[in-house]
Amino acid sequence: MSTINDVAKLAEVSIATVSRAINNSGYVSEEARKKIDQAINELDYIVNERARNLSKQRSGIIGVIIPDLENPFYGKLIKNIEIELYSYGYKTMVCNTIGTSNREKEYIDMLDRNIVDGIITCALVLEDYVYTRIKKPIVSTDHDFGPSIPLIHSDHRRGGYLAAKKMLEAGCKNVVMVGARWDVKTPSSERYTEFEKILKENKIPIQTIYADWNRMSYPYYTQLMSEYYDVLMNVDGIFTSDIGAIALYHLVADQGRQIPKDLKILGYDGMSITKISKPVISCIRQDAEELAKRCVNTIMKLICGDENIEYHQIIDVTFQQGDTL
Amino acid sequence: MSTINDVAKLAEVSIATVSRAINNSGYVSEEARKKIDQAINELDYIVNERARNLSKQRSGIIGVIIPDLENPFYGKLIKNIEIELYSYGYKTMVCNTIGTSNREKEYIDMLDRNIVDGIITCALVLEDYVYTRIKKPIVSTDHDFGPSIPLIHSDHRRGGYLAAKKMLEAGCKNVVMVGARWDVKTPSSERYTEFEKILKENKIPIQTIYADWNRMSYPYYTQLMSEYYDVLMNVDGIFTSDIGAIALYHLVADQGRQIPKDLKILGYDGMSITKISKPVISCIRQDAEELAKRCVNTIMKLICGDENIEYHQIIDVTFQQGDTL
DNA sequence: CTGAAAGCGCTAACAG
DNA sequence: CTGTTAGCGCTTTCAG
Repeated sequence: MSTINDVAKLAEVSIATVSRAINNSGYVSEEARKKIDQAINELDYIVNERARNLSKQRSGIIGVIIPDLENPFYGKLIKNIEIELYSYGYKTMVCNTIGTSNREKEYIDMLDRNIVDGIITCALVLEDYVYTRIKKPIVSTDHDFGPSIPLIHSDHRRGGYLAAKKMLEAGCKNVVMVGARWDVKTPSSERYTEFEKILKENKIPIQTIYADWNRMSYPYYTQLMSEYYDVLMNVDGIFTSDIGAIALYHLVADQGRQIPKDLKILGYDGMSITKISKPVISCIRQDAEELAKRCVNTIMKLICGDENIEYHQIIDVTFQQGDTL
Repeated sequence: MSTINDVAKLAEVSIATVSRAINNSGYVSEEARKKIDQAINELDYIVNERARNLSKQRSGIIGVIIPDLENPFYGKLIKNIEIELYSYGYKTMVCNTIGTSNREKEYIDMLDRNIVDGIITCALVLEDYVYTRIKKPIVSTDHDFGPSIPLIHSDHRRGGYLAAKKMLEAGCKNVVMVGARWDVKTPSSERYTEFEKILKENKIPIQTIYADWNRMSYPYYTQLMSEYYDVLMNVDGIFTSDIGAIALYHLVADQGRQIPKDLKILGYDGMSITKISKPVISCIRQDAEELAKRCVNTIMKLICGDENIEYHQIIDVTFQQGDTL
């Protein structure tokens, strides 16, 4: 592997000139440039980013921390984040926490260790101070770390509102919510508080079933739904996640209850499986593309020292009609 | 941010001693170690990986090139690759090619630019020589680059065999295969050639519908299936991907044809959506965990210069019973 | 327009 | 057991 030194020697100029030439910074005479180009070609020279990065004190990499890449919502989100970062010339490092705090911690530490230039986090088992003590670029989705860390999330409150309205319009009289614990208040949990509020205002009895916040697999939801089978059999409306909705459907479909006549099911997220699913799941849809764009745009501003940052960005959600409500 | 210099100064030793201490390499007296630990604590010193990596000529990062992270199969694969790499102390960089060759090319170039220490590739729009000219660690899944690049893939031939056997056992008399073009021979395409072979041996008429190899979204398959509606309505067995199977089911379900009585559907991959799906899709399942393990294990050997490498590894597939065959 | 030289922060002989 | 020193390969002043 040839270095900038070899190029300089062959082109009979100094390494400083070569550096200027390959970076298009500062003046380089036509003659010098020609000789350098030729030398580069001859030697198959490619710049060593490792050295460049040490010198420039950057890495060109952003870490994205998520709970579980196997969950299609995060797959979609990361895909879009990667596409956005790529357009800014940045690379994407993925960090699955799979629910364990030490993995999350170690990935956060990458900032201090100068492995990444910034972090977009979607996961959080950790205490806030682990994040807030770091003074490098962090953008958070769905967890409020206070005014120092930009927070970007879907308009979950409106999501809860839309969900409640749809249930009411559909004539539900007795509903249940199934989802991650929301005793800890996060933007994400507002979907439930708002949903509950609207229903209570309309005198509709409502029950809740809590799920572990970091478990979102289909088998888990199937098991959870089974445990509460009796409860679920006696209501006429259920508000849960996409995965929960599908799991639930399978559970009740064979019991002779008509969907949506006897029971309305409403999912949340709007992942593509809701459309693939038969029946198509009615749900509240988050805009993963827009979320990705905003996260990346914001972390880029943080890195560039751009002052013009919105520290709280809320992305619209929409109702997506399906066959279950 | 403090450096090794600051620590050395505060601990009143040389930077070499500090380096030895933090790396546990070479001898360091108890006394020195104590002073160093104290200095590290006092200064909140954290090693700068950027500098360390330049010095050690490594990056600790593996790039994983895939067509589309939104596809659940790749989501699952990458998740498992990340978990494996993490256990070796390596980080994972994701590279979505989304079917475009320049993105794939640029990510391959990361090897030459010393951004990553190795690449696991699942994508390939590019000519072979782009890969083969590189003499750094590359592991391929599903594309044979010749003897210099380890190839790891599912036993697709057996997958095709199992699929054919199941169709025959189920009494199919007229079948169609729907999948990525397999005129270019890859390990992955053997599922089709083997399937076809067995069926022909049994005098079963078989038709084929080609899909773009790098498009695997649900909408695409739905559209594709619609185009060939007439064909699909006149067969009694269909072998396709998981996504194709689900798309197909939706298309025919409303037409009064009984599944699996009138029509058997068999998917391929065995992603979790096949289980979530209603009906549960019968399919041939790839072992993503094992694939991930082998890929990572092999690239680690390549990096360490371990001679003991299997250059062609084939992972078992299994039939997964569902409701559609 | 160009080159010398001082870093970036760490590792690894090598001599003591 | 420890310190000196020479890199790793590139960027960036600062004189000229």
